[in-house]
Amino acid sequence: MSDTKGSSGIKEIARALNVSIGTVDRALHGRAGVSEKTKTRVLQMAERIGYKPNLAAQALKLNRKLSIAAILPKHISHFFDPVRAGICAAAAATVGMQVSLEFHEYPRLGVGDVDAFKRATERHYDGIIFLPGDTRKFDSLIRTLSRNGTAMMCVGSDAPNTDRMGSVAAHAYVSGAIAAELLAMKLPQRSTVAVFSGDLFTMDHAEKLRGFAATLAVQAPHLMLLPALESHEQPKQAYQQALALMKGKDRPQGLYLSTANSMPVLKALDELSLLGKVQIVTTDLFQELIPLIEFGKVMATLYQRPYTQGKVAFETLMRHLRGDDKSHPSIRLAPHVIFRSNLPLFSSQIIDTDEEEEVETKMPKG
Amino acid sequence: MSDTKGSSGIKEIARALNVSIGTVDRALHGRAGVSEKTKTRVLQMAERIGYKPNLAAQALKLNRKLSIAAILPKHISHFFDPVRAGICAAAAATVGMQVSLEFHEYPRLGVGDVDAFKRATERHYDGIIFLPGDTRKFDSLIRTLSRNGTAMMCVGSDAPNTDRMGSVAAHAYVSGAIAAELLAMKLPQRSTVAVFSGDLFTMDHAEKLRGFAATLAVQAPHLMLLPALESHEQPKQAYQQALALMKGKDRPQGLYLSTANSMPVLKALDELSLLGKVQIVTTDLFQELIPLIEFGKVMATLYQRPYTQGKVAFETLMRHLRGDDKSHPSIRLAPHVIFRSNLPLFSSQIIDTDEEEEVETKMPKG
DNA sequence: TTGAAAGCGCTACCAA
DNA sequence: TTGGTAGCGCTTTCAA
Repeated sequence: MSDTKGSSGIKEIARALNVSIGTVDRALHGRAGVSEKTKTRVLQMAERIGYKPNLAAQALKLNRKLSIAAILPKHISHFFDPVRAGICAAAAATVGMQVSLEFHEYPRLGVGDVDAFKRATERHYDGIIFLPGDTRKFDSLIRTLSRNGTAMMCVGSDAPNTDRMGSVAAHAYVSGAIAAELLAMKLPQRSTVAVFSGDLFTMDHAEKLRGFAATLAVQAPHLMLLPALESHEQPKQAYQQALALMKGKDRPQGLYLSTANSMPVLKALDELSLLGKVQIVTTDLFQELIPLIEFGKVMATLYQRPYTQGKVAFETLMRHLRGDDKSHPSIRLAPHVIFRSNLPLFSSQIIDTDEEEEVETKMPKG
Repeated sequence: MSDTKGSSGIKEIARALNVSIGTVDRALHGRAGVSEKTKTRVLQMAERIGYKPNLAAQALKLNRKLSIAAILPKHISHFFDPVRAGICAAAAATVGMQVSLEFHEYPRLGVGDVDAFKRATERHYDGIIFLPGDTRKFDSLIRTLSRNGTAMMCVGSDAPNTDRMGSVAAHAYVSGAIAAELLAMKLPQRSTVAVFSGDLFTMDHAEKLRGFAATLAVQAPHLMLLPALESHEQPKQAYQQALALMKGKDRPQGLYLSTANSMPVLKALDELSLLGKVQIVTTDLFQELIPLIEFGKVMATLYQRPYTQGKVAFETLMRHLRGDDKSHPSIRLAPHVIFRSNLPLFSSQIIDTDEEEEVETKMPKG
């Protein structure tokens, strides 16, 4: 038994001390215009009666307005749609702040992204949630908007060494490490493995490769890693690379597909009748992947929890704009490892993005 | 670009329609005393100008008070402490509701639990968060308190077929299923496996066993399951059972320790020099388990996310008491599968339970 | 240094 | 069926 979060209130304190509520307010907030003596008296009394400010009243009075934008690609909708949904959900749950939320879309990373940012600059948003792509292009954009007074919140990847407000992403290094450990489980013999990546200039992708390689070296030295293949999110290119790789002389027995662009690779393997013979760990979860996991063609996928990413990104941004948190947090979610056995917990959410973190089900009848 | 959550307000609508704000309020809330005609006019206008109620003002006016209690065992603190922390965190984040939160503790399931409930009955809480143990004892307690007007929220397990308000727990069936799939990965040959359980009259424990057995049957028919061992959370008993089992003639090559009471079993295996030779999947995460995972003695543990359970339980209870949700939700969290490679993401939180869901780190230098 | 009072947007009550 | 208004707990401004 402990912790009684009492009610009381500012005027409770005022009455007990025979001062006005104005004085109490000034004392509590360390504002000017209170004698040191009354201030301590107020603070003590507040402590004593367990004063907790009424956040609703505070919010009502302060009545702040915030304009937020989310600038995200249309492409890879199985990832960014839930991100958007998470942002929406968090925005809807906001209390005591009038938030105007606008979504901007551009076709894909590298196509229309700069334009979208240009447009956003003119609108002078209080905060922007966005996916940082290639450092060489984005870093200056971020700086410009930050200078402009906009809090820049990264989601899905990070842009360190900029003045972005913060970032939320799946822990990329650990994702790579898990992939390595999983492949090692299924490949106890001396074998060769390969990584399909997107663009090693994107922070997130480079980190995954690092985690993968580092973990192989320590936990599975019997596995040899081939040079990483960059497909730049081009399906065609990934497909060609996969065909070439699997037809080549040192065909890997294990694959880590570290981006969402995994279907072309899986298609190539299917055509070569290699699905099920090669151990595969993928990234994200989408409709086409479900049967492959169900039938054991893909041993596991690393789910980056896009809904939660969006939700947390928005919440963190709000906390920052409310002034509660002046730090620049790098939040890294633990990816979920999805196997055949826990797939049902996640696959239902692909249709119904409403809940993500929690799954609501009837228990299977025993 | 879409979705502009505008500001406006109730009097905006009133002015536009030349009616009083009282009328608008009645129309918006479907209260009696408005003609059908004005009602539709108001609703349309609200839609048109994108009316969003100011939740702070609403909360301030309504000014509801709620008293909540959490009645949880002291034992298995590595699980229930984070549950309590999650409850606290959710309570602290509450806006627009004066919540008084009280914690009650009893030694362990079966010891002092009934007394704790008795005491709680007298206090007439609006809601109680608790761990449902043995059905035969708890069901009537739950019913009594529910009749009494208290919303009964289960955490950690469930009590179906009662009028509990809802439940939050890790998905037990899926936990068992994952354990089976993991063991099958490491045991490709014909082998024997065993499950250590707590009490099969506890819903959660029975479900884990069901999931495990069902998954073995379908995905790994080459693994033979020995009869489940119930240790009733008694360390001594678990230790003895483990010794007997591992010295017996059909010694299993794989173990699923489905409760927090896993250390005695691991100790027994250690003494028999079997650690590392037998594949083991455990449950929960605590200090002593960390090195065992790090050194590969335990292949994986299924983390039931106690902090999130507490947080979600409280949030769900609040939503119910606010009247937003009249359903009786059974929320099942996806357990996290923790291997050596993603252990660091979780082990840091054992000391610092502040954040659980999100991990905040500096990226490892590349 | 302090007190008094207006008013944030909403709900609820009373009067018309 | 409607309009008017008090007041939720707090911040802030103006006056003392």
